[in-house]
Amino acid sequence: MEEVELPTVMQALSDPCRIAIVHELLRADGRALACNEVPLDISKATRSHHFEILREAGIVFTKVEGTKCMTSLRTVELNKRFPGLLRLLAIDSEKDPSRK
Amino acid sequence: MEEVELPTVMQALSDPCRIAIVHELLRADGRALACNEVPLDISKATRSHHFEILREAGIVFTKVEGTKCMTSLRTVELNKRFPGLLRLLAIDSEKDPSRK
DNA sequence: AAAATAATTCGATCATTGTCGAACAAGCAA
DNA sequence: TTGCTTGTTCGACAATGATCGAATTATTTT
Repeated sequence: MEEVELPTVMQALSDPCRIAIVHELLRADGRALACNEVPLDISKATRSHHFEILREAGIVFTKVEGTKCMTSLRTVELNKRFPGLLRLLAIDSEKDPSRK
Repeated sequence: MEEVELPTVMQALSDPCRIAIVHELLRADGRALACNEVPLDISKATRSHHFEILREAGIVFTKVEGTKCMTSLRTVELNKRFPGLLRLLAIDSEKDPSRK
């Protein structure tokens, strides 16, 4: 499953909304989040789209629980396939002026 | 000059051609390369475009020497602003099946 | 059964991006 | 000066991508 290419991952992380999602997941520290737990000023449809992109890039995985879609970071796989990437995102997260 | 945002850098690195350029610069190990020293199956115009994107993202810088444009990686600045990014690209470079 | 919740799917629209050929500019070589 | 090399700039075009509202599915709650 982890034959995702670097351009795909970079592409997935080139959108501010998706970066924000990843930042939120980093802050959640392993805990899975439902889609609408991530504060974003976009419609449901667009939100769903962004999560799909992240899923296809192997950055997150999603487990359906009832009516919710619990999403978390694929930390282990990412660290193996792209070592340093999560740390890079975490550093950026600390600088993110929109975080609470 | 280094107030480049992460999405910009990610966007710049989301194209296979541009990844190839960076790989070539990594292989050059600090030595600056002219645009057409990087083997790519694209036109001059497109090539020029890709170098511009990399420049605007703060990933490379270019020094005009005669008729040539010598380009090299902004190693120091990148390591400071996005630590781990170059290593990530270097790891990917080793896996690149198109490298000689 | 009916309503509310959570998310996906479907078209549609509009902006961005990668690509090219042709024209142009600037330096170097004959 | 005349050309050659190296890049950039300029439309143009096709493909991709972000966005939305509305309709749909599936699950839980009332």
